[in-house]
Amino acid sequence: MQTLSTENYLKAIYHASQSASGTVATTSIANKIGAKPSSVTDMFKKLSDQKLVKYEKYQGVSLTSEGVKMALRIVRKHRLWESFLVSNLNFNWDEVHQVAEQLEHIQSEKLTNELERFLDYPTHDPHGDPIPNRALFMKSYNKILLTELPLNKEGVCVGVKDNSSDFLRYLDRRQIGIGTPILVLHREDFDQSLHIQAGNSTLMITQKTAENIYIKP
Amino acid sequence: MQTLSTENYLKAIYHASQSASGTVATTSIANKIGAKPSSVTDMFKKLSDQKLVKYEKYQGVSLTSEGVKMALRIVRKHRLWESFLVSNLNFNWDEVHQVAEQLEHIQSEKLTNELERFLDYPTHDPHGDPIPNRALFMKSYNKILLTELPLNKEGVCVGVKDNSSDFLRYLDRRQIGIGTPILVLHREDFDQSLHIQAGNSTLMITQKTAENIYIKP
DNA sequence: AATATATTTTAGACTAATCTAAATTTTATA
DNA sequence: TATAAAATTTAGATTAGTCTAAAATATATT
Repeated sequence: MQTLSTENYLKAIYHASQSASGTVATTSIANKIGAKPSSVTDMFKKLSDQKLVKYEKYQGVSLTSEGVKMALRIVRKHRLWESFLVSNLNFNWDEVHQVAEQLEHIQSEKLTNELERFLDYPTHDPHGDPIPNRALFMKSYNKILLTELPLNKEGVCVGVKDNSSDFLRYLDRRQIGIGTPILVLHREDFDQSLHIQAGNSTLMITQKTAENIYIKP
Repeated sequence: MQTLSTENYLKAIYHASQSASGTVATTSIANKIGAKPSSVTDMFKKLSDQKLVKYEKYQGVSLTSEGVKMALRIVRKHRLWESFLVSNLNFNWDEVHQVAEQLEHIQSEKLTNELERFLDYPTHDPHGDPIPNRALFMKSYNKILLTELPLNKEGVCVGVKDNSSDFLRYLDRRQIGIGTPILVLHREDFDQSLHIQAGNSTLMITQKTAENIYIKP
């Protein structure tokens, strides 16, 4: 049985190893968790004792297969709860994260599995991230960043990289969301900004915005 | 902002002061919480510093009005979640308590209020206990124990005193639940056991059972 | 390659919540 | 009412998770 704190570390390590490959550095976890590097070192040792991570002094950590399982169980709950909040409790996609951070720690297999059934076995959460199924397996479509979508090739927004409230509300105002059809009309060489058609409207977005939107071509 | 532990103490004190009137004793809380009396004393001091209880050495505690509010907020969440688990997630009424004990600590007013709306503003949980509304007000019907129901007077089961899994499953097997019409056919003087009609079937129940069933006459 | 900088770890301390054992106070009983 | 028993509190220790400051190691730069 894990504590709240160890669960948060496992999840942070999992997410960190998704983006960067190889081992995960002490400081990167410290930043994610909001703790000092010395505290992180302590926790790495604890997780290592429990065989949830592979840890070598000064070399960072990587999750063992048991650690990955544990992390995926938390990710599964997090994403199921986010889906529930949006589908049934009138939450907007920018409001769910903080609450799901709490709900993901509730321990009850029956609860998780029944929630999944209640939601009719969703495969993706409100941000387009894949939801691990009961066997902890998840399938993500092959997606690209909007910056990589060729000119005049039709694509659909299937996710976002930045989950911050600011970014999500910005997309709301531009009427861009999961499922919105997107076409790149023009790419400005000067600053890499894009003229796009999103749904019915045409608009301009910066490179920074484009590299936080996932597209299925 | 309270910790998990202080929330559990507040709830325990609230429930204890419901049954017994006057102040609540250290040992009674120790038993409920599953902690040593010395730990309870420490916590009483902390809660007293926060003005959530009135505490005098060797004299037990009572909740302040702020303490009552805090306790009711937790009770509200607990009972809403129990309702959700039974109504939507296929939980039986004997399975909900343990999970609700975790869910009651989730902090999000929006979540609580939206859950209440989703459930269509339920007034009672699956065990017949009243659910405080958003203003923390709850109305319980005037109910009596089954032991007090006069012979041949029609009543309805509206709640249970003992919430243990064992008792609830026993009632399931006897097909007694919230809403079941009950009639006392005979009261045995020897051991106070009752012959009752519950729904369509007649059956015998012990005094101990009868004094854990609430009836609206 | 030597040195400076950044990262990571160690050592020792702190807080919240708990415990045990001993001391104190209250309550019950003879 | 004096004494025994029960309840409660105090004192001091423990554990998990955190911190700061100093030491050790790795990485980058000249």
